[in-house]
Amino acid sequence: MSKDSDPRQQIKAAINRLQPLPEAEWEAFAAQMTLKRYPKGAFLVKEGQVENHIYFLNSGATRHYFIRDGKEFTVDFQFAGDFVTAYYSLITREPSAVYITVLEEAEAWSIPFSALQYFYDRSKYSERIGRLIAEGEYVKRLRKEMSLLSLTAEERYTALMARNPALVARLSVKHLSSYLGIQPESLSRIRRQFGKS
Amino acid sequence: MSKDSDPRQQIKAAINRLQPLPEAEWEAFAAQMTLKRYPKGAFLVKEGQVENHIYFLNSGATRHYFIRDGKEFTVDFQFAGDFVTAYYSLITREPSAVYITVLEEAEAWSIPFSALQYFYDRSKYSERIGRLIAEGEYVKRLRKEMSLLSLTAEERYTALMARNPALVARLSVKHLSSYLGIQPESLSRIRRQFGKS
DNA sequence: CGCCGAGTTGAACTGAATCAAGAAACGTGG
DNA sequence: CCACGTTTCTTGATTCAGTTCAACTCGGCG
Repeated sequence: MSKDSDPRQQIKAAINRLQPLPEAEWEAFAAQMTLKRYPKGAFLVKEGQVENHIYFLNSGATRHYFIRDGKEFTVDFQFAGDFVTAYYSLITREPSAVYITVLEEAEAWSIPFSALQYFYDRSKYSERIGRLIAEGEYVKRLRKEMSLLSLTAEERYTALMARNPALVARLSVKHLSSYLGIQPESLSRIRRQFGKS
Repeated sequence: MSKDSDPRQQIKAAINRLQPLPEAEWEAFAAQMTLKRYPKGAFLVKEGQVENHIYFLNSGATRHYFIRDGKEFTVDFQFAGDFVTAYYSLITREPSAVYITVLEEAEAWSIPFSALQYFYDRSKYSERIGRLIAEGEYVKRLRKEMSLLSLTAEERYTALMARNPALVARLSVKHLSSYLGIQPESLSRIRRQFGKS
């Protein structure tokens, strides 16, 4: 197997970007990972389950959402190179309020929570990686909160377009609108104004 | 000085609740803290500044807010026993988008970012404390995001009343409404319905 | 006292939701 | 590979939650 096609290469690079790991530690960690395939429509977590894994996406896409009064609200999307987990549940050990579902067939490393705890307890580097991931997640949530607090529907859409046009291009109106806190009809109207780019 | 009136007691307890520190490490950390007083109306950070401190409130209250189009939007409030910092700026080292202002005269420990880095690099325990704080901040942001995404103004108010009535009682209509993403007039009307409790 | 910011109330307005219906895209099985 | 059913997207008409604008009250503080 050539080095380039090693499926571990991608997650190793992602981790080293946060905090380089000594080779032995990386190997010990890698031994705990399992490579899995999830078809479109599969669930990584469902509401009510306690999250016991963290995933790393080699390919594909996933969506975090929750249901209130029968309606879906999307929290976030993940793509190749992202870590994926019902973070709230993983941290608090409470049942998850969110579903994680596969939007595009995904290849992902699955790492059990118990392995995470094991490395947190033994490795300063792991602890730092955990901190950096948590900080990154915080930043994403704060950005979105500020957007929801202070912007109109149209402004939220145009801000997302400016920040991440690839995201907008890749997702359906339905999913995008539920992420922005807008009804699909309204998003459709907003897009019309801009020559739907 | 009796043990109870030692102003370090409160922050020590808060830290030990997250992760007990060996005594020597605690003392080294405590040596980096400075006790300060901030009058009502003072700013801990202003928009545009890079955050270089983390604070711990012994008493008083602070408010995080940002300004968009001349209007204030409140992100969160902190009270005695809370850590306070422009976390986004502290993490990213970018200029802060938020102001932190003192709502009620505050006594706070001020800890420089450089000390934080120093301990992060040397102590596994510090790294864990940092992780746990980041995780806690994430949880708060996610909760608020979900509330803004899926609830009406009235529902957001009643949910906050249910979760944290003390908060609602302590704050002005003006600040509370800017936290909930509602105009003060609308919050006033909402409260009237419930016999303003 | 008298001002001034905060809170309340009313009336009119509006951004976005809802309801409804048709068009386009999708995927599944024959 | 096409036909059919299902879901998604768009568009229009209507409604409504919440904003905006404006006036008045209240309580604290100089």
